[in-house]
Amino acid sequence: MRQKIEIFSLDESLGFWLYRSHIKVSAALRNAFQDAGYDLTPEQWAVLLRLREQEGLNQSKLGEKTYKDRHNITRILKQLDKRGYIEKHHDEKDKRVYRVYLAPAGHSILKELKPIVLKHHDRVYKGFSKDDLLKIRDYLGHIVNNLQRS
Amino acid sequence: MRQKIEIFSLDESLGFWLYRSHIKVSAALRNAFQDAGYDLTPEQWAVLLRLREQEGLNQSKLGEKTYKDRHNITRILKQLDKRGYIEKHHDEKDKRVYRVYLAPAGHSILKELKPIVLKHHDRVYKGFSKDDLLKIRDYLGHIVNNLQRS
DNA sequence: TATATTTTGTTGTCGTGGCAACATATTTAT
DNA sequence: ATAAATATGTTGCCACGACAACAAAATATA
Repeated sequence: MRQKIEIFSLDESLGFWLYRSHIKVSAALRNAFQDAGYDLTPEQWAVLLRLREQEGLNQSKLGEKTYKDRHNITRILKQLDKRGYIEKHHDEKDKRVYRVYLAPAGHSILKELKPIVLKHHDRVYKGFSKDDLLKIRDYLGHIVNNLQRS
Repeated sequence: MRQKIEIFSLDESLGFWLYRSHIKVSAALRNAFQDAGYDLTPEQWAVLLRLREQEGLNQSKLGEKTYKDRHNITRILKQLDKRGYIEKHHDEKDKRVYRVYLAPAGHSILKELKPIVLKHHDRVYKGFSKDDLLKIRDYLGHIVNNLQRS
């Protein structure tokens, strides 16, 4: 029988380590962008990456696929639109819906930032084998799964 | 020689999984507090836990130990103060400094929320052995270490 | 001792996450 | 066909992370 795990200190808490590592990684990416002269947040970057994989999504779907609620995706798209990286087109059939596409500048910045992101990954992944990375993703996926609302 | 790891998709990116899992775990704890009728954020909880370990810290130290900057710790303490969970006392010798202590209500809520937090942990840690948890913390610690500014 | 520098904490702004309310448009039910 | 329910996107508020500017107090330096 599996023993019960009882943790009640901050430094032992997994949630706190997730907080720490997320904040660190996120800040490092933001700073890498800034050092290279780009004014882009990691969240905006994530949305651009998702759009690269699949353009023409509506905002809700795009939000789902980046794990952001409708409100947040609206605001992030507003930022990306202001910077000229995306385009929003009304759906012909459903007038509620916007279809989101990468603008030319969006394609450009994806290319331009690629080496910066790869260098950032080199830094984050230092000392990890490919197998380690798979294991971590597996662990994190397990955690996410544990918290799915039934 | 270690092979180079090149990742350029969102779902393979470790940073994105850290984001997802952090958000999930954090939301689950917040909801657990709310469902139990407590209006407390995970960040406020973290500060209370830290204070339980060591009272009388000044705000800067407390910020360091919870990985929040001075501004954020000021605001979080403001919330905790408003709720009556902490007390700030001016340092006798150094009039710039506040020493932060748990108020009686702070001790109380730590006790009251303990079962809720443990239940939350049960949920998050489901399917993990103690050894798994140590490994994850080790991995996350490694990531944090990789990003220390030299 | 007088001035400059550093430290501590506050206030402000912006971007984002969580939540609620809302308008508009579509779909479903009657 | 009309009304009710649902879906999409927006605006509002609050809390928090990142960053800059600031005042007050302590420390270092001249």
